[in-house]
Amino acid sequence: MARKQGSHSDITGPKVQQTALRLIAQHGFAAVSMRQIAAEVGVQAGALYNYTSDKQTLLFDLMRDHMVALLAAWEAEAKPDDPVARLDHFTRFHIRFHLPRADQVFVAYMELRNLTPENFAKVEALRRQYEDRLEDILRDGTAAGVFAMQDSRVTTRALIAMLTGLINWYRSDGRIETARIEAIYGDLVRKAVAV
Amino acid sequence: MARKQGSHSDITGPKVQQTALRLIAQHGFAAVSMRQIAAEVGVQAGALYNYTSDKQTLLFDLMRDHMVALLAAWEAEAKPDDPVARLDHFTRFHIRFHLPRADQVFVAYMELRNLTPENFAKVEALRRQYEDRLEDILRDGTAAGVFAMQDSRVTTRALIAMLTGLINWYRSDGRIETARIEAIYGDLVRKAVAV
DNA sequence: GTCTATATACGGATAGAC
DNA sequence: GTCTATCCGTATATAGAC
Repeated sequence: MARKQGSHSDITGPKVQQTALRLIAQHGFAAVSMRQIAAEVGVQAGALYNYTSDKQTLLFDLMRDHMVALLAAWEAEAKPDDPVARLDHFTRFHIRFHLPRADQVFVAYMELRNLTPENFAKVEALRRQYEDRLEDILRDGTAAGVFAMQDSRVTTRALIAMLTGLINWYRSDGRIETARIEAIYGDLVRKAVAV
Repeated sequence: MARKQGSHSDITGPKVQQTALRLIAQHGFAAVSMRQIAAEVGVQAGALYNYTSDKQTLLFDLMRDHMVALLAAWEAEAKPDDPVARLDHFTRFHIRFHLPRADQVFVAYMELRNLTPENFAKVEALRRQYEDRLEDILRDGTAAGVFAMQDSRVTTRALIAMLTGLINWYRSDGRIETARIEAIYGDLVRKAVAV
């Protein structure tokens, strides 16, 4: 690709996404202006519209990209055969993926209200796909007689809420190491659905 | 109190709170304008300032009132002596209090970013007080040898996140009754910290 | 691709009449 | 206590020059 004078699309593009993500996570979608994003990127507000058709699309792209990356990362994992080992693997994968991405998770959960109905449906479908991965594990383990629970769907949502809640308080500079967090939550999850 | 002409403070006051709560839960604090609140209350925007000094205070009052009501409701509960029974009682109380107050919970969790640092600290202190109620139960049960967990603080936050996550998906017109939800979550919590 | 300038609308908050 | 009117600032998005 030939480059035009003053062109920085390969730098500015990702920078717009990163900056928007950080600011929206910090202040909320409605509270962040395109001018504010542009200022932190280092361009004028009008220039942002070379990278997104409007503010709504910018938000949607952030949320969809996060969910797609999550699903892709899960697909790439090598999964154990044993249901108990698979559940522990899911727990640790979930924590390992989400903890370093607090901003993405924050936005993906908190800004659902600010999506158009069409965009909301798309993000929800992706989230549902991810939930199904855990529910499959729970159902397989129940069928195998190593898990016991009253309702696999409700349990799935309960466990994911517990795991994802981590990003609301965990700070990597805190008193607890990631490995210890994985162990604690691994225990809670395993015991909660044990026979 | 004598009433002035055109005075409706005893009606308008609560209505402002209710309307603001609903709109903020639905669209987010920054996305809701004082004009919009006023329109749904049925007054002009200027009249709102008879009930709140500014928009920030309106938000803070909603969040503080919710947390104070939660703590007061918990204090008023009759608590069992046995740690296992106390934990189950806490689980059911938490669900019973939070489920009918989805808007309050939503706002109290999602709009922390939009509080001034001073107001944030006050709300966080109240939340911490509530968490301590559960942690006390967990520690007592551990001391009594009926619970086992790696870290009572982390476990407290994990369990509260799991329980509160309910309001993100539970709809009272759905397929599951509240009593059943209480039973499902009661099982998960009890087993998660069992010896 | 980025800039400046602008169209058009809406924001929080206040003043003063009733 | 509520209204009308307004101050003053900022919002998204676009047009056209470079």
